[in-house]
Amino acid sequence: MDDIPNIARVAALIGYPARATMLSALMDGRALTASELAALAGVTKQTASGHLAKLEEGGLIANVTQGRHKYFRLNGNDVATALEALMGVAATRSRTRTGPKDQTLRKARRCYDHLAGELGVFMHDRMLAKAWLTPKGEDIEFTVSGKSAMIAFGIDITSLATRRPTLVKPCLDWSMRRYHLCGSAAVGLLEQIIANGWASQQNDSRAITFTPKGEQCFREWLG
Amino acid sequence: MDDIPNIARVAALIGYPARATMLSALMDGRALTASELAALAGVTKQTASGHLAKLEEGGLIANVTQGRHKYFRLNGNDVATALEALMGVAATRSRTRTGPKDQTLRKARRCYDHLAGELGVFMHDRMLAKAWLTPKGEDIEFTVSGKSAMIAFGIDITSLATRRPTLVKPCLDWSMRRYHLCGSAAVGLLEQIIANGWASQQNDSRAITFTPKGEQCFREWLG
DNA sequence: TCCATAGTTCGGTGTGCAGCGTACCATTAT
DNA sequence: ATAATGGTACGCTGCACACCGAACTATGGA
Repeated sequence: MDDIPNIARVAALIGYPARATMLSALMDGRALTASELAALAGVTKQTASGHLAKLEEGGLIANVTQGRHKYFRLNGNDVATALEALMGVAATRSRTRTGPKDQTLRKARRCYDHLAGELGVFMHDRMLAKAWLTPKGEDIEFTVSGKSAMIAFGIDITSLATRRPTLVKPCLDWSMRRYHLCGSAAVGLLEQIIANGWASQQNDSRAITFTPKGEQCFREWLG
Repeated sequence: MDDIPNIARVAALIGYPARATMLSALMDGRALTASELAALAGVTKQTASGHLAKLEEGGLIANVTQGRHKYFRLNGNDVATALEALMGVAATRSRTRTGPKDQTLRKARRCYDHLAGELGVFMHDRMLAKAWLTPKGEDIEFTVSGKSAMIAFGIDITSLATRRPTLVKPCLDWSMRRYHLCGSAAVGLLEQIIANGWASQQNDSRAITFTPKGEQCFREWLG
């Protein structure tokens, strides 16, 4: 039963408004500085410093020090997955109706480093339907035509494959209850979507906002 | 940003040893009484009563009152999913090496109400390989031969389909990092496995222990 | 009817910990 | 040099809440 205290420890780290806010902010995949996180969470720098130290000791976040700045990021996709799972539970349990802000998050958002939400699920489904991806056991993998499509889209899939363990993998979406894509190729896809000017990300949110024209291009590309 | 307090609230409910122990105990899918949960968590009945009321108010558990007994169960598969995700994070972050108890859990255990662990993943993979299941978009579904196999195995798949929303669905396994099966058919499968005498469940653990012969039959059935 | 058991309510105690003020180091700018 | 900014260490205060003891209600059995 030694695993019980561990899960309690992890949950307790998340189970506090200030820390939960920080972690949620980091869900957008960017690395933020201690001061930024402090401002977001609405606490002083000292308090934030303490929280961040605890989160890091617990292995939930990691930091990169650059000069006098200390950038924090989520420590692994499994942390993001756990946070999304908790969001799913919280969302269905809360009586607060979905606001407008919630709507944009449902449509498209970052899940750590890849695209999630309605459009993320859409991309997943279409890439399977177009036979760019094919199921392989419990995972998925690129087909030959899928690899060509990635390269045509500007994603150097061969070099990506060597950099990170998983190229592409399904990831459960809390708002849709269906799968979207994660993995290094999914990271590249989101980067390219933004590079194309199809979408952009606000500074203070995980929401990915597609321009009308951008969404049209996106859907046509997958059409 | 109204979703932040919610996730913190849910996590805080889990983030306490007594409550985490109770929730973990309920992961085996059985409904337990307040006194049993109190004993498992190592607190008095009064304390447990308070915890259980909080968990219920938070929507994580639900109860069925039968006479003077009050049986508690997890309130939905998404709660189990979130708990598993937290276990995954906790497991990889903790320095404690996998003990013998851990080994049996890795081999086979209940995840809420269905089979998880090595053998659960094995069943998922084999049923796909045998073409009893086939991927359907992001989900999976039974093939004709799969349905026959289920009926032959003693699972009334047609009546199950009407009782619960999802018949069969992939569910991520924290120890294996791969998918096993959940859904009403998966519940039936585990029940039948136990009814066949292939495996049994200890009273105080989520572990499912297969008899040597039972495991052999299980593997042959899927062979 | 009386007793045993399951569970809850209430009041009180203790403690863990978030949050801040102050003071302090480290890095960059002037 | 001095100043400005990012981040940390320490001590303190206050509050939330876990936990228990005792008393209470409700169900079931003898």
